[in-house]
Amino acid sequence: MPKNNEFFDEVYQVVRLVPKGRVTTYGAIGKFLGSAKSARMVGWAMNNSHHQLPPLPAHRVVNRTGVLTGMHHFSNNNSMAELLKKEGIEVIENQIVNFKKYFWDPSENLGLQP
DNA sequence: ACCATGACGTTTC
DNA sequence: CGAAACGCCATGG
Repeated sequence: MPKNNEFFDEVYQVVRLVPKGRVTTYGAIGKFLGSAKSARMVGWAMNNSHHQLPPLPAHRVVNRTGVLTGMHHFSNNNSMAELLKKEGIEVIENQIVNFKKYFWDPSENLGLQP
């Protein structure tokens, strides 16, 4: 059983703060938490996110290339891409189009929030 | 205690 | 420019 460190909670918080129609990356979250080198831990935390209530919008979290690498961890593989499309994000073959445009950086938004 | 794996990212060849 | 290797940290066998 994984330890419930605040690291996990922070990850979940950031993911929940991602606005609709936006996406963030594991690296960005890790960097925001101060563990930029440990992007893997963010992904690992997300794997544990299945325990969290309510279910996290994990479909808004992708890798730095904008590929829906985590879709295999969803109940239904299509749900992740479908949810993103539903929010106005164009997704083709698990690849977000104009990913940079939809990218939402917590450090820029939470840190410089007016 | 060691090796292998992972929803990643950066650097090197 | 594309592929491979390395680094990071934690978990499981």
